[in-house]
Amino acid sequence: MKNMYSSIRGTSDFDGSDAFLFGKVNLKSKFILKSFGYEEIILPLLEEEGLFAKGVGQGTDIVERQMFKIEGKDIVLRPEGTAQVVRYYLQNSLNKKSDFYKFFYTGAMFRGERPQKGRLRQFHHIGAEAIGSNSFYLDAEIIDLSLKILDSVGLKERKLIINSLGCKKDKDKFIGLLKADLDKRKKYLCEDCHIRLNKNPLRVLDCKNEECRKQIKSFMKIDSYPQDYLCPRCFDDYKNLIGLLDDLSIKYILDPCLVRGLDYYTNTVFEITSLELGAQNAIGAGGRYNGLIKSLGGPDIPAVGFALGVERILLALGSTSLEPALDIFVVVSGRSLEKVGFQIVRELREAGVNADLDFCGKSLKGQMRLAQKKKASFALIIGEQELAQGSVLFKNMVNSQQEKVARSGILDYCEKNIIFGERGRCQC
RNA sequence: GUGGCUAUGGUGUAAUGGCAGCACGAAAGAUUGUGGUUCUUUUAGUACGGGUUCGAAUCCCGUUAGCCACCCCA
Repeated sequence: MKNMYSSIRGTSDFDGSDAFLFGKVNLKSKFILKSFGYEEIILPLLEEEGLFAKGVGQGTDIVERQMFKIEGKDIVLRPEGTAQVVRYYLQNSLNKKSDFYKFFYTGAMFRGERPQKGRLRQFHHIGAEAIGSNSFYLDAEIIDLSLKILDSVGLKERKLIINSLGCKKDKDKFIGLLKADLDKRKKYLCEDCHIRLNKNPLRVLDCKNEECRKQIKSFMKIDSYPQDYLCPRCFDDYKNLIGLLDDLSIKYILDPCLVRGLDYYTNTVFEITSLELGAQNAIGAGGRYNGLIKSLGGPDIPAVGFALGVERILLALGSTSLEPALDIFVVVSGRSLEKVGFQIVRELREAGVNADLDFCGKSLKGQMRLAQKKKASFALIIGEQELAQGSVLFKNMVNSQQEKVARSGILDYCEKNIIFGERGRCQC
């Protein structure tokens, strides 16, 4: 492996069934997002650095050390989509055109983390944002939507975890109480939590250290609703949302210790995890960010959204999906027939048949092997004698039956014998 | 970003510091016009750069990459 180029650390190539699955997940997601009334937007990979510093939060790891910055300019590769969508929304003064919008986006995000399974430096998000309503029905729609997408790609093994951080006031009040309380118990907390306590106190809540957990439990007092810390209105919204999820038979786990790392989250937060994934087990997450638009210089408009990690979905699914197979592999019995073979393949493709042929000058036997390897339903064999009589041979690769068909009747034969739409074609 | 583990043909794996082997895959053939089974042949490797040693896949150092945990997050 000398003098070879290799991929950049933390980036991955998708091929074979992974590439197929990657495309399938994206296509199915788009279909469902559109059916929920979300409009696709395609945004650039490059943004101003300040957008994320302001939007995601100065103290977050993402902003502090994970952004890929273009040397000498205030430009970064986007680390996440929400702040970007809000930038797009404000830049185009959409708040003046309509009071409510629903968007979705798909594409690569970049964070300079140390790679491990399920954690890449270039990874792909499927995200949705609904801007302009504080209705708990919208929270429910967002949750329902993210679960529907996972259903559609066949991901059944998952957990939905929910919490509410409350409005900005509630959140600040809660952080104040938490900080005051934990400062007193500081000596029992781990080293990391000492740092968290100053930088991002909410993070202490999801520390995995056993002693820290004990301290937090004694502070929280309650297990289900964080009612002690939410104002009546936020608590009402939270209760209503949960009631609605019950009505919709959506299963969830309430976890008062669920916090999201990005500064902009308020009120409802949720996370979808998979048991298959190890430490990086969140395949999707989201929540409300009622303060973000204002903090980015816009009016005070509420919003809610989520993002799914495509690579993590693929990991959770395993690579069991079937790749599309070929309808017909064209085989020629001699080099002199290559041109006829090439022309027939072209005719087949124009008629919508998935067809291919050998380009390496293989023997008849070699071509037949290739037909099998490509999982062709039929081999269309072009022989000297048959062609002289104006016909070709169709060999069914499953039952080995062979039929002579007139050269002019090839497309008719396909029409009768190939099951269109069953496989080999996009099912979306 | 921190700590730990790992790195042998395309893939999966062997080799007390002493000839790098096996399986699968791939290519060609056994059958002068036909795939799957079988058989034959061919194919290709010690991640990279140093060091110790008569001799290194094996020991040491560095680099790179992957994995695990932390951290963080989707």
